[in-house]
Amino acid sequence: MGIGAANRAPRWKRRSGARPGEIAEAAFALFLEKGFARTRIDDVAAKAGVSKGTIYLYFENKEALFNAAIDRAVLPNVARFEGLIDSSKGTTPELIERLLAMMAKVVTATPVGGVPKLIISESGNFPELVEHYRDVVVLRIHGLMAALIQRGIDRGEFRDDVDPIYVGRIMGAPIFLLAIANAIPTFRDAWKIDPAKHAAEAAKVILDGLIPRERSEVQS
Amino acid sequence: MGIGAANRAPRWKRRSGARPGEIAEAAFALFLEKGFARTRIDDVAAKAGVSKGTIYLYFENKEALFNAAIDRAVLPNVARFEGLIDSSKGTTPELIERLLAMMAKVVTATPVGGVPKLIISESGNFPELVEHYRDVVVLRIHGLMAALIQRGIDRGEFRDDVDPIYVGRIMGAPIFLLAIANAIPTFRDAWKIDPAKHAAEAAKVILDGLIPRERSEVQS
Amino acid sequence: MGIGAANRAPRWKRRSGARPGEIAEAAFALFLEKGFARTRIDDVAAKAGVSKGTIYLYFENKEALFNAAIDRAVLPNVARFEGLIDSSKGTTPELIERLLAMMAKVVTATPVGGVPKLIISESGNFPELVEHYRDVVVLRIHGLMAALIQRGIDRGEFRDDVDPIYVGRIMGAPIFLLAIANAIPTFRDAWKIDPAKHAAEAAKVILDGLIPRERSEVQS
Amino acid sequence: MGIGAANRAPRWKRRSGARPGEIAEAAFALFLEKGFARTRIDDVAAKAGVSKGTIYLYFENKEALFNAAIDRAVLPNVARFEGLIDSSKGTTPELIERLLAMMAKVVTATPVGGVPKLIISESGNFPELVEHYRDVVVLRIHGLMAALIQRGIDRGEFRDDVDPIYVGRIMGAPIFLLAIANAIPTFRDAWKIDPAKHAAEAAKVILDGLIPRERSEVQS
DNA sequence: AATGAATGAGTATTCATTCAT
DNA sequence: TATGAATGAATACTCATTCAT
Repeated sequence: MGIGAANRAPRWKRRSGARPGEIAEAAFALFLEKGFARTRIDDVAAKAGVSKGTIYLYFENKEALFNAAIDRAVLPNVARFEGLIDSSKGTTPELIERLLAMMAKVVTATPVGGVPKLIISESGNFPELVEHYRDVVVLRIHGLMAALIQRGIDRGEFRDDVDPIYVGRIMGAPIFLLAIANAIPTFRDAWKIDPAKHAAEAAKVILDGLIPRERSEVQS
Repeated sequence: MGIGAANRAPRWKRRSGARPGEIAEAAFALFLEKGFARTRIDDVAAKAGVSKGTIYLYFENKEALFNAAIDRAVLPNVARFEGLIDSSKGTTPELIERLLAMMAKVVTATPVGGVPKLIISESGNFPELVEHYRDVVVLRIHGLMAALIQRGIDRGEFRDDVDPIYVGRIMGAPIFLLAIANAIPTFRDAWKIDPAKHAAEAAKVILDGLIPRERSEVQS
Repeated sequence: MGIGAANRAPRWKRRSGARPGEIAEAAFALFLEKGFARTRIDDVAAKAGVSKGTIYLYFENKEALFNAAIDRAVLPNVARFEGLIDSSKGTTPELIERLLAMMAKVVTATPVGGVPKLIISESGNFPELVEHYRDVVVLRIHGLMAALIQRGIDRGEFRDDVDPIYVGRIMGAPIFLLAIANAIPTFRDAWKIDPAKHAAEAAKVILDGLIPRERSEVQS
Repeated sequence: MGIGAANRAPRWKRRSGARPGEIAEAAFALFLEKGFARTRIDDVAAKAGVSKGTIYLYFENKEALFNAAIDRAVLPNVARFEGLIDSSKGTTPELIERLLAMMAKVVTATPVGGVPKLIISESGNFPELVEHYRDVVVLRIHGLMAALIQRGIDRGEFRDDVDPIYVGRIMGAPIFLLAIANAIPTFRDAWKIDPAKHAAEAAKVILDGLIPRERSEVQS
């Protein structure tokens, strides 16, 4: 528009890369790192390699982008966990061991592990997001846990004097703790939790308890 | 954070008089309710019945107020937990049961239960606060847990093939989960967890495990 | 307005084809309804059934489109008013009555009645447009009015102690007021002016005045 | 906040001049000159000699400032017009002549003359403002006009076959036209209307009409 | 000719912090 | 001590315009 505009290089080029997926991916990384409020749309644009306006071409506003970014990262993982159970033929204790191990790995090795902390952080600002997350993620995972407990009870592998709902939640707690601790550098760096060991010890305790068995062969 | 941050004196040293206590108390309630960013100094001043300027008489800035408010609310409670163990003469399983029950009650019945969520929420903004909290609160609680496990091992009450550090953390996880869930209305209202039952089931699982005992008398 | 404005070609020279007409028509409706700033080029494109880019094929920019849209709607009407006089053979009072009635009808029954309000609204932003409108529309209409007054004076139908220019403007004022009021819903709906009655009363007052005639036959 | 802040002069000083009235006055001038959208809060602040934040101390938002600015300028004037009638003892034609002359002077010599144009300009954006203006200003003025006509009819000074409401509006139209023309430089500079003459000719036409009186003494 | 994805300048509003009183 | 009026930095969102296809 002003003087000198004529000899400026083309300001943009139709790039196949400017897709909502890439924007959501860039946004997800930034939201994880800085939270909602401190993530600037400009930064998302820069990281995604597009202009600010382009973001608004695909997402109605910052909040919509936030929701999309989380969904995109989380939803595929829940199905993985459910799949592990459905396809498995082992004993319930084996299933639980395997599930905890996998979850511990996912929440520490993939960005999705940062989601619980992110959701908690923003729960005050976005109650609807929390509801959504509760219904499509947490509820499914807890349902999965409870179903496993029930499976063990039904097959005579587990004691029958526990409440599967409560115990399912309790069984998931160590993974939740791991996810949170891993997402906060101050804790991650100080604790240096070994995810595999964490999962193994949790399975050990949950399945056999701390009080020693009379028969040595019961020990895992 | 910026230039000169390294040699800055601790920022949350409160000054003197009776006023700072009232201000910190008002601030704590608001920070719990709305988080750091959405709590306005004006609101704290109004709630504490002082003018905005007065707050700056006692606290260097909003962050110092935040730190002071949390310290004031949390520190007295940690000692209570430690006291439970020191003075007790019972078996370790009994101690654990009692500790979990008390913690479940505290995190659901007193405002301090909202602190973990608050710390997590603000962890990205205030790494120093998180360090402080980690060292004077979480570390002590996890130390307490680990010491209990070790006590059980030493007394022959617990199996000796577990890592007390890891298991201590795992044992605390259900309480942590309870505190977080209780602090987020979306979860609290949907789950309606009974704190006593939650603690009891957690103790049951942690001590005895899900796999049934051969001998019935081992059951708690 | 800026550098280089002086030697710029007229910006509202429309290019060619049938499309520009449809675009200008759609634009006119939207400009009337929402004003310049709140009319989005996207909306014009949608209403005209073309893409946004196409508009820029025919109009240099939004302002040129605005100018073209107004010209297209207004110019044909001025000629109609002038024609009324040229072809008429009646007495001057009759001509004035008829002209006012026709104008009142046009400004309330056709979209062009919204133009004066639109021009006034945007006068601060587009002084050049106002000049153009003043010269090709207002000046001609006021000239017409003044000519009518002069005709009446010359034919001995009107008193000769008035200034035709001033009185021409004054005679047009009620129509101007009617156009503005009609273009603003808040006034249109509250006043519900009957255009024919408005024109008739205006003619009555302007021709005979409020002070009663001694002789009844002088009354129109 | 950055380097160099320490040796900066005090950034502000409690000034008695920083009052809502002065802010509204500065805002009024700018709104008249540039309209609502193109008036920046920064400019208002600069013109009023305060900071941007101070404006929000006294006015909830830009729209509230707009309303306040207009009210402040307009309301006192309406009362003046009404006062002219109430206190007057002359004949109705004399009153009308005097009222038109005063109005013509006010709308051309004081900033309030710019308000009608401003209201029209923003009518699309602020229908509530228009309603307010219609009710507290226009309605009162038209009521005043209609009352005058009625007074003339009642006293036998005016013919009784006119509708005072319609004629009141028609009588106000030349003043309205004058206000608008005067507020738009393109018209003001081209027409150079003499307000006194405009008012006098309007009174002449409205009272006596264009058609000559039989009796010469009726002529003004 | 026609398209529509991409661009990026421009601005109201909030609220922590200061400091004259 | 205490006040509270004044400050000003920081950021989401819109939409006219461009230009590769």
